[in-house]
Amino acid sequence: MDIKKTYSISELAKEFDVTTRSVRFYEDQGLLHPTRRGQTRIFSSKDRVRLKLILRGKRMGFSLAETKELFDLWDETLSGNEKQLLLMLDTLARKRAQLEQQKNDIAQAEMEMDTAEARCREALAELQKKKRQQKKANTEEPVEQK
Amino acid sequence: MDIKKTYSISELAKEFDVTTRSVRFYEDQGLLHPTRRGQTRIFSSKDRVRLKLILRGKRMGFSLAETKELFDLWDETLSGNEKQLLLMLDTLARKRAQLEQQKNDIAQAEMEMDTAEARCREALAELQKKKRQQKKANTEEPVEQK
DNA sequence: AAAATACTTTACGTTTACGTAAACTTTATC
DNA sequence: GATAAAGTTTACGTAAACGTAAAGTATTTT
Repeated sequence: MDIKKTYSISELAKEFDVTTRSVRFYEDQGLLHPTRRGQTRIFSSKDRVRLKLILRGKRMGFSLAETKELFDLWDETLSGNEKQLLLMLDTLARKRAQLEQQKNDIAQAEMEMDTAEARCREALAELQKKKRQQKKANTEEPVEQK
Repeated sequence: MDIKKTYSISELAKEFDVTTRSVRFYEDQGLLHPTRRGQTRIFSSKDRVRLKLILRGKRMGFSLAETKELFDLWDETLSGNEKQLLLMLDTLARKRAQLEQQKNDIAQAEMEMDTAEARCREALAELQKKKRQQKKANTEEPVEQK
């Protein structure tokens, strides 16, 4: 149950912060299927959902082609023949494996960022200490003025 | 403490399942810094680690340019001036936010894959049921032979 | 009705991340 | 010492994902 039934190209572009060029490109590549009123594109809430999925896919490092494959596969799956259903299950399994890999990668990256941050903070603390010592030295033995 | 001290280009390529072309490209882009013996590249274990990081970055959707920025930043950070250290901390924070977004994306995707899989299995179960009914009908009322 | 705004198609340009081929040198093997 | 194997540079080619400009149409606002 979405708020609205149809959207213009600029509405969608604004909402998801992409250019209209991109939206048209996604249609061109067969990822979106707006209807037309005259020449003008009219996007359904299904298109809106798909755009959201496209962008999430991109953030996850999926190509448009990969995302399109999933869309097409899902559409065919809905038609309901057994072979398609099994193929879909298989694809889902492979995607899950991919996500597992990504989660591992992220976990690794986070750990390394932890140690990197720790080193930074240590180095900063060292610098601060030196600064304080410098200051102290200055007060104890004032600098000569010219 | 790595196993070996130096590596040839093909050793690295084989280990990480990339082409030598890619490795040379990464060097060209300033991501790797092998030394030379004559013309031949000699990669250190530091290069090896970096190659691993490059590839993980790719899986996580990072461009080579982004990864190079991090490498360069880290190298400068080691030199230890305060501004660099603070810049590094800032960058780390931004990367963390990025990883959070990715984790959310992955979690969402997993949920949707759960429901997609459930639907598939339901549809399959439906098909199986129909098949069984068909079979039963066949045994109760045998098919006419010509 | 004139002007501004939103939308359209067509088409060439750009960046990224390599692939691929050619022509050459160095090192290892028989 | 011939030949195969591994490495090198140079350079053109390519797919993906748009950017950008041109030139036209449709709609809305003043």
